[in-house]
Amino acid sequence: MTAPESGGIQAVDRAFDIVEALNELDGAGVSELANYVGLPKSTVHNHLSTLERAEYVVRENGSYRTSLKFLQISETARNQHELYQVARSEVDQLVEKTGEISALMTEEHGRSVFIYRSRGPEAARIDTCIGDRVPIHCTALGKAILAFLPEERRNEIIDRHGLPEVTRNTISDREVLAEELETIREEQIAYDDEERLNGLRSVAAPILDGTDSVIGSISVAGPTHRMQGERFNTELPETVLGVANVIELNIQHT
Amino acid sequence: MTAPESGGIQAVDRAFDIVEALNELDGAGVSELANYVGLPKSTVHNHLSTLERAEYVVRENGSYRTSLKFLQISETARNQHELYQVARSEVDQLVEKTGEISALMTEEHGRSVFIYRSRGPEAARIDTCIGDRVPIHCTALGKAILAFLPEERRNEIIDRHGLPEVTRNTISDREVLAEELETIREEQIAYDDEERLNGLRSVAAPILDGTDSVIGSISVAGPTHRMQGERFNTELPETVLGVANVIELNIQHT
DNA sequence: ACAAGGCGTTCCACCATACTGAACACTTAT
DNA sequence: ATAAGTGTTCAGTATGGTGGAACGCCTTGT
Repeated sequence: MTAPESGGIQAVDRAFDIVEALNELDGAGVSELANYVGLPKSTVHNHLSTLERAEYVVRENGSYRTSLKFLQISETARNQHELYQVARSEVDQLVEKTGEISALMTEEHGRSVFIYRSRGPEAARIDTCIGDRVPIHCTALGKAILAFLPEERRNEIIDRHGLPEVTRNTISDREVLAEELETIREEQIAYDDEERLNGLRSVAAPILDGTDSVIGSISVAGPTHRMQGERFNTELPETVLGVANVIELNIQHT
Repeated sequence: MTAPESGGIQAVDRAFDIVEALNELDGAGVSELANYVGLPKSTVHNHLSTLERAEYVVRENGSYRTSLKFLQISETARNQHELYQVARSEVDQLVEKTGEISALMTEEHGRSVFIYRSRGPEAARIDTCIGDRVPIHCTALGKAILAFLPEERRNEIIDRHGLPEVTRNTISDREVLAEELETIREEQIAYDDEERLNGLRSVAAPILDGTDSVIGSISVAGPTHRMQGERFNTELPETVLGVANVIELNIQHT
């Protein structure tokens, strides 16, 4: 549904629109798709044939689906992030230490992207999945990144995406956010108090590379009733910060 | 590098060629890419701009990379496979029971695709990754699938991809393969005796749906010295077969 | 059984548009 | 300073993507 924004190569834009539509519809036939993306059947058919020949799409019993070739692409794309390679096992350890959810995040095109996630058997079951893209201002992970981005880039992102109110606690005021980012820079720790999901609190720390620019962030998240007092304000922040530092060290001599 | 096969929409084929090239080069600049795919700089630039606008490509410090949007696509694509949803936890359990590597495979465009993989702390460290596509005749997982495909489709696949000799043990004779597939059908178990990787043996079972058509396979793999005698010929096959049956049952009432 | 509507597919003519090559800034190396 | 590399822009041309209509097939309803 990113249709209206044009300006590039039409055929390519349309191809990706079709891929996305296929995913949103959980697989579909030509007519259904054509109707969904608002293009003539023949055009859609032409695209599907091309995508199938290139093995990015599979047809099974009369219905088209996106293929697992995307899995291949995404795995190599993910492995190109040094952050993923280094921090993955640290996230797992964080889960063992805390029993909660831990996640790794990076920023792309002004939005937060979950690059890896792990959770203990007793941890909360939240909806977020790897690869999901969420507004950057409403998570601890996002704010940790935002705080350490160069100012111009930070403004650019906020201008482009705004500060939509996701829950009642979401910070949607620019001034308030600026202040909070200031404290995050001081403490190297960001909090999320049900700002994206009701009932979910989290603690995150930024991860900086050798040149002091943010390349991502790491967090621990859990249900509000377990995230309180000493644990929420002192213990978890210290643990997360420690792990973040370990990751930073590992990254610098690689 | 799938360039020569044409016949579809040129712009789309080229866009995906560029995406694949970006992955193979671990990120690249316009000129390097143009040279690699054999197209004029301006054309490549045009494609990259389009892909970046659509957020499938990211540029950072003068170099282009494939973005994690592919992660988003592939995650939903993978979740559309009922096999993945159901069998994932069974693979994990198989790892706990055996301490070896366990994997889940499906077939796409005549090749084997690893859909999920897990391994114990003491298990062999092999190169195969999720999303990888390998010839279908040289793994236990692939043969388990191949054996239960309709005959016409089986021939079609062999005609298209041949039977390349990957290791000294790979079955590259059509007759021999046909016989082995016959026994696989009888026993519901397939073996791989260093047919894809030297030193690696594995045992796999097909997974059939309600209508008796294969939708994938599941395996246990380990270093040859640990995969021998009773364990290799009786214990592991029984375990794998048991798990496969559990998965089949779970799939049928979903 | 036959019609009616659904589907995916094929065809072809037209004109939008993707491609190209050259010229343009710009940074980095010599 | 010069040169060689980079990414970017531009405009003309012919390529080839587009989309309407027609086709054949299978399913549905009566």
